[in-house]
Parts: sequence; structure tokens; C-alpha cells
Amino acid sequence: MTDRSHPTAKPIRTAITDEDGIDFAIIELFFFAYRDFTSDPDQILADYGFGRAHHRVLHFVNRRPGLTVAELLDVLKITKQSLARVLKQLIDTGHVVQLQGPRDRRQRELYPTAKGRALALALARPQSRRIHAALEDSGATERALIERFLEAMVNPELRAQIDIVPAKMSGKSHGDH
Amino acid sequence: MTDRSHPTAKPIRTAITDEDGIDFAIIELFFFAYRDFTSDPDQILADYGFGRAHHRVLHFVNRRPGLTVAELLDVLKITKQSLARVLKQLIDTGHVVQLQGPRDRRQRELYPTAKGRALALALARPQSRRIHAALEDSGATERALIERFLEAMVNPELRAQIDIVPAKMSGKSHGDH
DNA sequence: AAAATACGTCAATAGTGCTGACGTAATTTC
DNA sequence: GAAATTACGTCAGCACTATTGACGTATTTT
Repeated sequence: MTDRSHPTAKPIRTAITDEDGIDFAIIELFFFAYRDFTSDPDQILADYGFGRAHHRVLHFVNRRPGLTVAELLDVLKITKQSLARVLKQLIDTGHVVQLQGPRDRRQRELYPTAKGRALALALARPQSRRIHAALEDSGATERALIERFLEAMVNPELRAQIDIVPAKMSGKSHGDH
Repeated sequence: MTDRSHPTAKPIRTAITDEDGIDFAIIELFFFAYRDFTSDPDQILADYGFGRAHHRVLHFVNRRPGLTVAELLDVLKITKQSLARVLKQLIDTGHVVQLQGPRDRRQRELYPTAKGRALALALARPQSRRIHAALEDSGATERALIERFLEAMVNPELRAQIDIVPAKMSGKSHGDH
């Protein structure tokens, strides 16, 4: 067939490579890695009729219990309307609850329920397993290096958001039973 | 308000942390890193009325000139119908051309045009800049470590696809200028 | 009292993905 | 040589996530 309805431009037959000074190897690896990284939880989410958006909300509500809707929007960098449906579903299914803000009663603080925490853990488990497998014969040094690299890939202005949850919680009570 | 239309379950007020044996730090970093990593090209694509799907197709057509539609589907792990619309647009806008397969004339080999190559490079440039910045005071050892980590994050069955384009092309002619 | 804020919601649209089905040309198999 | 299979294109319909704009309400700030 070789469609010639358009004034066909000449095909380039050589592959783009790193010689152009562009780091195609890592660009491509990052694509594959992230795709497979998200594929594990995606399968679990399908059972609940949830999507990746629900995962993200659930993750951050578990990571920063009590954050407000506005804070969540800021972290996810999506619009209020995009969040609305997803959040509503998570609340309706009993994974997340809203509490009136203590100082400002207009705010809704978001908290996971036991059900929501369990799902968040179930979703994170295969991802964590994958990470551990990828780091299997790596020491703490290598691990730190990976973390530094990933952090450096984030826009500088947004790095503040990342460190909101310290590696080790300093709070006293460590459970909710 | 504190909506109580549903039999509100108890909120959990403590943050999920790495103590559960789950690597939340890297999970979260990966999310932020990938989001910002894709945000640069997304802005450029918007000028063309293209989306992330166009970027992926353009990338792989440039990386593996002459791949067939079936091969592309296999790499991207999407369906024929999903690809159709995107590929058609890239062909109509003169970024990609189809050539009849040499051995099998049913196949369409996909090649970038000069225009398509230029766009692929323009899209990759900010991503590569970000990677270089993240690796600024890193040596070849660290770089290799990052690559190994990312590759290890990919499903083993799919790693074959990655190495189709070697780091250095062994072909003779090394450019199309 | 007026303005600004936090949130919820309605309506419309876009981009990307999906499944199922059908058609055509070319190749392979019997 | 006829039949089955393959590679690809396409049509129709659906789902999810995200977008923008607008409006309403409760609450806090000015």
C-alpha cells in the first residue's frame, strides 16, 4: 500500500542514539520502569472498580492523615473537580473519612479508616517487593543514591512536599488500636 | 459538616511509615519524579495538540526506525485501536511515514521524518537536561547504578525489548546529516 | 457588612485507553 | 489452488481521568 495520499517526506532510517547528547537510555528505562511499577497496584485496584487516581489519593491520605482537600490538591497537582469524584467514591466505600477542621471548620481533614489503611498497604506491598528485588544485592549506600537521584528529578519547588513525612515518625503513640 | 450519612468508621490518625516494612519513601519519590519528568514534554506537546501517547509513539519510532505496527503495539503494551488514532495523526502531520514491509508486504514499517526526528529530540532535550542535573556530581559508576536499578524495576520478561537499541550503534554510518 | 476562603457540585469537553466486530490484502498451510 | 491465518485499518461504543467554567454555601477574615 505505502500510502501516498500525503506528499510523503523522506524516512530517516537510522536510530536516534545517545550520541546526540541526549540520554535516551535512561529516558526509556524510566518509562518502562514506571509502567511496570504501576501495573501491580493497577490489577488490585481493578477488583475494587478503582483506578490509579484512587490509589494516589489513598496513598497520600495514609501518608499524611488529616491533610485537607486543598493540601491534597496541591500535592497531586490536579484540580478540585478531578479529585471530587474519586474522593467521593473513597468516602462512600468507607476507605476515607472526613472530619471537620479543628481551627477552621470550613476545612475537611481527610483520614484513612482501617479499611483504607489495609488497602493502601495491599497496594504498596507489590511495589515495595519490586523495589527490594531491584535493590537485592545493594547496600544502604546504593539505596541512598537511588533516593537522591529520584529526589533530584523532582522540581526543586516541590521538594518541600516530599519531606513532610520523615523517615521515622517522632510521634509517641505508634498505633491506633 | 462532618458528613455522617454513612456509618462513619474511626479515622486513623497516624501516618503509614516505612516501619511496616514497605518502602514508602521510594514509592512516593518515584511518583513525584515521574510526574515531573513527563511534565516537560507535556508542555511542548500541548502546542502541537498532541498528548503523551504521541510522545511514546514518536520516541520508539525514532529509537527503532522501521519497526512494524505489531512490534510497536508489543513495546507499548496497548491495543491496536488505541494506537490507531495517535499514529494516524502523526502520519497526517508528517512526523511519521509508513513504508511497505520488504519481505512481508502486509507489514507497515514506521519511520520518522526529519520533522518527526526534530520533535522527538525537542521532547527528549528537557528530560535529558533533568537527568543530567540529577546526576550532576555523579560519576559513571553512579550512573550505571541508576540504570541497573531502573532496568531491574522492569518486568523480567520485557527486559529483552529494552536492549534492542544498544548504547552505541554498531552500524557503520553514524548519522543522517 | 463585605470580601475572601474552603469546599461541594453541575455541566461540558478532551485525551487515552478498552472491547468487539468487520474488511482487505498478503502470506502460509494443506 | 483453495482455505486458513496474519497484519493492518477502521467503525462503533464505552470507561476513566483529567480539564475549565460557573454557581452555591458555610465560615472566616477584613
